[in-house]
Amino acid sequence: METAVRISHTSGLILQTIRSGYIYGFDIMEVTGLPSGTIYPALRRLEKDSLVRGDWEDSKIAFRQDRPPRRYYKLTRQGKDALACAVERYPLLAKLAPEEKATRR
Amino acid sequence: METAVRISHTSGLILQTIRSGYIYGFDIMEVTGLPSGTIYPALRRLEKDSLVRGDWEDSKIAFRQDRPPRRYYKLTRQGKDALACAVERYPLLAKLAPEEKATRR
DNA sequence: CTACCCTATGTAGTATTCTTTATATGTAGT
DNA sequence: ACTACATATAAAGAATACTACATAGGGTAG
Repeated sequence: METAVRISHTSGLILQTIRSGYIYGFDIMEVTGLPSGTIYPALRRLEKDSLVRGDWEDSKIAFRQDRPPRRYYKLTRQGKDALACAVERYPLLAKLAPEEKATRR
Repeated sequence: METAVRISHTSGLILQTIRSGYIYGFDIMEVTGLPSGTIYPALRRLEKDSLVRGDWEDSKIAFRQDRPPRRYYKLTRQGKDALACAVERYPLLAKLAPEEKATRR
């Protein structure tokens, strides 16, 4: 190891949450309790730094379910490295290896 | 319940760490992985807001153990209320609590 | 049809947190 | 003597997080 990007405790928490299957902003907000003013700017920074990749869902799917379209995120290779690094750095983050969200597929 | 003070996720983490028995700055740094530039200003704010109370240890004790004196913190009543409130607000916080530190007594 | 709630994302401005550096004191190595 | 490590705390400036508010479509209550 490792010259992976250094990230904050909160960013580590968000990456962990995404890895656990909570893959869009609103869902991450609910599961972490962090406010939208934390989550959305953080997601944009993570995407800018290539730690996550975001894609808009097909608006037709959202429309059929009577809700706004979501932006779905996934960890990149660099994101996984940065998370591994964060778990080493912040000992308490390891306790969150959670409760995978049931994937409906 | 209760109009306890609203605190940030990180402050909640620090309060929880103190409650678990890690009661001075350096110890909190080690168990959380958070840097000194986070911990010490946060402790001062928490003390200013009466969520924790800090007391310098007797410098003779520190001298005998060949180290600088520590400032020991404990939660106040308001601090306990604020923490209870934070645990409700941030669902993941409870999982981030460190193991209780063994008290040597 | 007006008001309000729910999902979902986003922004402005302020408060907090992070990086880096510094202080003081002691121990150990070269 | 100089360098490095370890325990503790702290400050300054840059980066990040939080509060409060905004936007927008759809549903529901009156």
